Amino acid sequence: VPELPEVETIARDLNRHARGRRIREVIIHAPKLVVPLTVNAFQGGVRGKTILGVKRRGKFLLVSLGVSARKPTHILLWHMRMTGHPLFRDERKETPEDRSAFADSRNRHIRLSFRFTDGTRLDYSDVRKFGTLHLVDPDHISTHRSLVAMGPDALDPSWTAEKLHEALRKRKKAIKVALLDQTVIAGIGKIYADEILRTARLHPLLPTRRLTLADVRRMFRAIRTVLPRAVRARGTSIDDYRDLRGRGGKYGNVRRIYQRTGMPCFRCGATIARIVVGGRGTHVCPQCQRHPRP
DNA sequence: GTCCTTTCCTGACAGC
DNA sequence: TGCTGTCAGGAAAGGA
Repeated sequence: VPELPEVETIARDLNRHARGRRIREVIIHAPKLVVPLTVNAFQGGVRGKTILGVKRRGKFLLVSLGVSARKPTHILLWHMRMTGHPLFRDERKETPEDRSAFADSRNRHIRLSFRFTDGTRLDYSDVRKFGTLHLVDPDHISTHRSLVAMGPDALDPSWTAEKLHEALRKRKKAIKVALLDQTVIAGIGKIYADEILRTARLHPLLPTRRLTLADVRRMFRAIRTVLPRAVRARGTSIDDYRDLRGRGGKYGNVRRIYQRTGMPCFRCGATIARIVVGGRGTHVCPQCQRHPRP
């Protein structure tokens, strides 16, 4: 699941490997990925364009496309949802290790492929085909439906614990549901929500309005600890996520609670439980994450 | 406006 | 063995 650390890793790697390359053609095997555009309209929009640069907002990739290096003509607004990840391939330079990584089952569901003029390509693997690729006019990108309601990025330097406290005070939802709500905070998904709440010692079912400013400050610090650490580890690959070369990130090796059901808590030794919060599987230490009192 | 439910899709897995 | 049914979930859409 590409969350902030995974999308950040992809954006950085794309700037290194794909920036400056010109798209000769895009091959689309799953037409629904580019809805509302038709396959022809999408192909016409990207054909001949050069990748000028890649940014991240929340879990979205923003790929600037243009004919000259100056002003983009289109922004490719790309969301990978559950199982999507791009793979950069240069078959002339691939080692046997590279080829074995690309042969991994997680990397073999190619739904779309950007072919560059120099013979390299960017494949997009997405088992469940939930991903979306929208072509947006650069002048309208900030008012695009997917971005206009988006809350502050979880790593936005101007965002503070006090602002988060204010946003949470008026809501009634469980804190884990709020962490996953991209209009409250952008970039967090199920893996890092569980890791953050464990680090902050908060129970996922706590209603947000019951959090004190001290609770929110602790959670804010956890966000600013866990996410950068996961960026440095190049993400988590317990599920489908792989990097541009088809390889896994290392945060799964140092995670504290996600997918550790039945195993002992690293802090208190109690058995990690799995509960359901807002319809999503959730990992919690019943002893050291404070349980909401009725 | 917030909150809740449904939809999309495939692979993994349980049960018979 | 081979079939059938269930489950997982990010975000958007539609309804309360």
